Amino acid sequence: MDRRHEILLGATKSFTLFGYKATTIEQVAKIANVGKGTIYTFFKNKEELFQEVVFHLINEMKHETDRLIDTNASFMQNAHTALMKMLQFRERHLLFAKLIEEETALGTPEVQQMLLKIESEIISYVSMRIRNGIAKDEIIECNPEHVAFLLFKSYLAFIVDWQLTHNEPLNEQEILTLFSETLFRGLAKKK
Amino acid sequence: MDRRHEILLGATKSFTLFGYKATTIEQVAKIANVGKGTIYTFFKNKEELFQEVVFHLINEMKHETDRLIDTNASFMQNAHTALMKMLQFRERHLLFAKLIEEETALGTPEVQQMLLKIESEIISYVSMRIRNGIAKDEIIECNPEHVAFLLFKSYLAFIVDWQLTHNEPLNEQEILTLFSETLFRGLAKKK
DNA sequence: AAAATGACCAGAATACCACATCGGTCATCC
DNA sequence: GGATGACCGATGTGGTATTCTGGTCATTTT
Repeated sequence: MDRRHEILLGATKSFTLFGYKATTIEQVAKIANVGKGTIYTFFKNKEELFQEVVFHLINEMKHETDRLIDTNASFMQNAHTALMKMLQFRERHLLFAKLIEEETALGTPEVQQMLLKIESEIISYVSMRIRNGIAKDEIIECNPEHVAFLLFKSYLAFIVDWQLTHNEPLNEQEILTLFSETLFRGLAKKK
Repeated sequence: MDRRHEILLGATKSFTLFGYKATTIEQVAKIANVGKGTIYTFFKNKEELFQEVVFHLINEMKHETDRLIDTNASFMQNAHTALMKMLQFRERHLLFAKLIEEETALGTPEVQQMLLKIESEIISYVSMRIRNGIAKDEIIECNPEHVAFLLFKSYLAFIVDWQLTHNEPLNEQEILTLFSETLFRGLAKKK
């Protein structure tokens, strides 16, 4: 029974359920079935534990996406597939959703910082993909960082903000169609 | 000397400078050079005064845009012009900027509600313009509300969020180029 | 001996209460 | 009769007493 792993699992569960601030180390210890002190033999402090949890999730997402990208397929197809994957894994983003909620509701500084870090991770990943697309002459010349920022914020707008003003969340197909028909379509190089 | 107008002017100034909560009725009375009680002969309460101020600004923006729209020009040209106008008038949005700041910092319920109202006003205006474009066969078939939402949120992302992660704000030309080359380009019907 | 544990501590967060401030009214004044 | 500001009740603020929580470490367990 890997104690370190148990702790990570428990921490993920607790952060997802209660957010950063409301998660106590004692809580995590209880979920992971270890003593409080044990946590500190594997992680320097609460913040480091938090970082490990988040980066684990981000890496999972990146690898998942990498696995799906088909170098032979067109940029539009790949973008479509990747976006679909992200949408299907909304559940797994529950942690991120909780963090965004905590950020807007309480403004916890550690969470704020972490969200910026997550944003920058994702944007630089997407930028890289866009730069690839440009190099392969599949998408128009553009500023990759700007476009990545636009894509990221648009995605968030539909996943997070939409619910705030509309009672029904947009379903995956609608979001996918919208992105494909406007953003991806605008980016694709006309041949 | 139009007392009602003086009050509106003073209120606009104060809300822009201090936000909703930090603006006191006495403050507004002082700026407008009237007695406190006088405000209540023209406005039912603080919230109504706030609404009048905001709707006055929204209507100004709508008329400004209407004036610029050229029914003979293409959708892309009009979108470009309208966006440029909005960008040039960032200063006038100072009130909106202040409200967004107050919303994220304090979460004042009246402000939150008002921002939702502003959002819905703008989105329904943009939706209308998009529906026009579709009817005139200038832009692709799409869900006007979804696209309007996307445009609005993207605009805000670059005006408000960009500064949070990048020290230099994006200049107008860059935003304009980005929108034209991706979103507007994607929406335009290929002929 | 090495790893795990939970009682313990200091500092941060919360709850509470006395007090000040502000939105809104209304008797008075011009 | 419209404008005014002293006044009122309710809401918000600041300062303090108390609780809670992250992190340590002497003791226990394996």
